[in-house]
Parts: sequence; C-alpha cells; structure tokens
Amino acid sequence: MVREKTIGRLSLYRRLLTELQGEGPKSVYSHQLAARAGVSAAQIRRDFMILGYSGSPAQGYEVAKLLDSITHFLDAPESQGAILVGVGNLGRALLAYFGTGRARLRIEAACDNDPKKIQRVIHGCHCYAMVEMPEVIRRQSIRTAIITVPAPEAQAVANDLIEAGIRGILNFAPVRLHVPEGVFVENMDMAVALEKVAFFARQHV
Amino acid sequence: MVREKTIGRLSLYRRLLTELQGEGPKSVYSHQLAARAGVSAAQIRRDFMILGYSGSPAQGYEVAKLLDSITHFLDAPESQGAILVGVGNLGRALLAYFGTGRARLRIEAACDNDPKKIQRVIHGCHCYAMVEMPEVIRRQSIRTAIITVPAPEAQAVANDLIEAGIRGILNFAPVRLHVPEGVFVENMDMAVALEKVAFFARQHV
DNA sequence: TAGATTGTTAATCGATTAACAATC
DNA sequence: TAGATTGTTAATCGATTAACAATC
Repeated sequence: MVREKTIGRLSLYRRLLTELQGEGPKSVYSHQLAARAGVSAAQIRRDFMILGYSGSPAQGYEVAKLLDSITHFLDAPESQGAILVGVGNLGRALLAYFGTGRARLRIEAACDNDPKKIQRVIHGCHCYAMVEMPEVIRRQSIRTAIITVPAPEAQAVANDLIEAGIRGILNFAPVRLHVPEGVFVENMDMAVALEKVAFFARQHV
Repeated sequence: MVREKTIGRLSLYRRLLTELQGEGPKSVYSHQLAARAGVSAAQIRRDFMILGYSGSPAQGYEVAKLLDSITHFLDAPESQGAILVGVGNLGRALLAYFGTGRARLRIEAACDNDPKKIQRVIHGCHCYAMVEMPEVIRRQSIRTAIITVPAPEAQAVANDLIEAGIRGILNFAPVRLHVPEGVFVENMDMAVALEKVAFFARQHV
C-alpha cells in the first residue's frame, strides 16, 4: 500500500519537474530537486524507488523519463474528471483555478440547487441541478468530487455522492465527513489552517 | 514545543465544542468528542493535557471550561488580524469565507496591484495598493498573511511580507516558499490535494 | 461498591533520515 | 582512477495507540 504523503510529494515533484523542463536541463540530481521541493534528497530517492525508473550515479535522473514514470504511476490510463458540488464563492474560485488547463484533472461538471446557476456555464463548466447529480456521475463515470457546500449540507451531499459512485472527496466544508470504508476524504479546512498559522506566527517572536 | 498537528486538532475541537454547546449538553466525554472529530479518545485526552484543565471521571469535561481553556491556549491576548495578498477569484472567495463572522480571525486588510481593486471595499475588506502593504502591516501590527497571488509572484510577495513583519503565512500559491528560520508557512496546495484524492479514488475499487 | 472515565506512561507504529556499498 | 550520486537497508525520530492505576 502506497502512503498518502508519498502521493502528495510525487504530485509536487511532477509540477516542479515540468517547470524545470521548461528551463532547459535534461537531467536532475536528487539534491537539486530537494532544494526546490523543500524535502531531503534521501526522501526523494526513496520516493522514486516505487516508480520503477532508476537514475544513474553519473547523470542523476532524466527529467523526461522521470515525468513519464510519475505520470504513469499517478494518473489513470483513461483521463479522469471530477465533479464540484456547491457553486458559491469558493466553488466558483475553484472552477476558475482548475479550469486554467494547467491542472491535470478537469472539473467536468458542477452542481448547485440555486435556479439562477442551474443550466448555466460557469468558468467553462456546466452547472447541473442537484437532482441530476447521480446521473451525471454515472454517465461520465466520475469518481472524484469536490465539496464546497455550506457545512450543514456537507454530510448529506457526501452521502449522495458516495451512493452515486464517488470514491474520493476533496472536502472544503468545515465538517468531518463520516464515510464508509473504501472512500477517501481529504479535508481542506481553511479556518483550522489559518488559526494554526496565526498561532505559530505568535510563537516565533 | 507544541506540535503542529496538536494545534490543528485543538482548533477543530473548539469548533466542534461550540457546535455542541448550541445543542445543550454542559459536559462531554472524550469518546463523544472523538466520534465527532474522527480522532481517538486517547488522542483527545492526550491533547487536553497541555491545556491545564482537567475533566473528571464522573462528568467528563465541562464544555464551557474546555472552550475557555482552548481559547486561552490558542488565541492571542489581544485580537489578531490577518492580511490577504492577491484579490483574484480565490482571494475574493476567502474574503467572503472569513468575513462571515463565524471565523475567529478577521482579515483586516487586502492588497492587490490591480487599479480597479485598489481603494475599494471587497466583501467588507479594504483593498490597498501593494506599495502600501508594509505600512498597513506595521500600523495594524499584523503578523499573519494569506497569499493568493499567482505562483510566479508568490516568493517576492512572501519576501516583502516577512520584511514588513509577517511571521506566519497561509500559502495558496502552488510554490514552496523559501522563508527564513522563525517564519511559519502552511501550504494549501489544491492541485496536489485534488490529485491525491483522484489517485486514492482509483485505488479503492 | 461497581463501572466508567480520567491522566499519564509504556508500547507500538510509521515515517524520515543517516549511512554505505554499488555504480557510473 | 577519484569523486559524486544512486538504490537500499539500518537507525532514528516522532506521533499514535494501548494500557492501567487513580478517580469520581
């Protein structure tokens, strides 16, 4: 079983390597990537072990081959889409953010229950009514969802999503979701994050 | 030295306890809070040890006293504000999110270099020009910042913020910031988070 | 008392780092 | 070769959980 943190780092390495590729160099040493990623060189070499691609002591790692290996490891064979539920301020911001094309994962559909939003295209993404959600998920075989609804609605939305076949949730609502075994939830709790930052800002004189 | 994760959990407990208080009960057992927080009861008892408030085997923890202890531990004696840099889609969404009053920490000022935004009030928050930033930070003695500028600008913005006295940064730009010792950075890397979710959504059949 | 929960230590678990022979 | 880097194991570090006497 691959660990959560490793996957996060691989995703980060991929972005850094893509940037690096634009700058010219064909190969890279672990310590060079380490400096950019804010991670130890040993950690990086260790992470790369699971990719099945080896570097050489002389040249380090070939950027292109490394990128291929990471992509092969991280991405689905077929392209994979996500659905966003809750087209409020934050939801719209995320549609704009992931709609830029930089992102590897496309948000293929959005849902809301505000009649003013339903059947409109917002930041390039079609907004469906909540009742249409299960059908959209099944039709486009979506497995990943982003929850940006208000806290009191989040659990109900999560239940419906899982019922419709979603197996991974990026949750922006400030609630801990209860989900069955086999469903992965990543919480982006911005209030907690900001309080943490404020706390440590105060510690460091 | 208190650990990062502990602070995050305490912040979460506080929110859950505030909700609980609204529902009536005067006291709570560790295992009840555990169920809501998605954390083990032992972990919770361990976290509470640092607060200096003890529960009783008979009644558990008094909700009101527990809240007081957490607030005393987490919050600054004087109220503390934050500054947000980069009033794009995400920046505006965060101004709306933290402007609702639910949040304990107020965003007291925003900055951007778009003339259309400067000197306007956005979601209740005044937007200053970037050149005014250091003065605003010093005048209002702000120590916490939120970065929502595009990736290429993030490091330069961070440097200016730190120069002006910021000691904690909540970073939404997809870059690892290089900061001197004594400055705390929390990265909210949404692209990495979504890729992680998509990966594990695929694992769990 | 009997039973459940607390505070706290010891044991476990997992993740990171250090180290080093093998390699180019 | 000499020197630096790789893949990989062993050692370290830290965080979580289990356990249990003390308490109500």
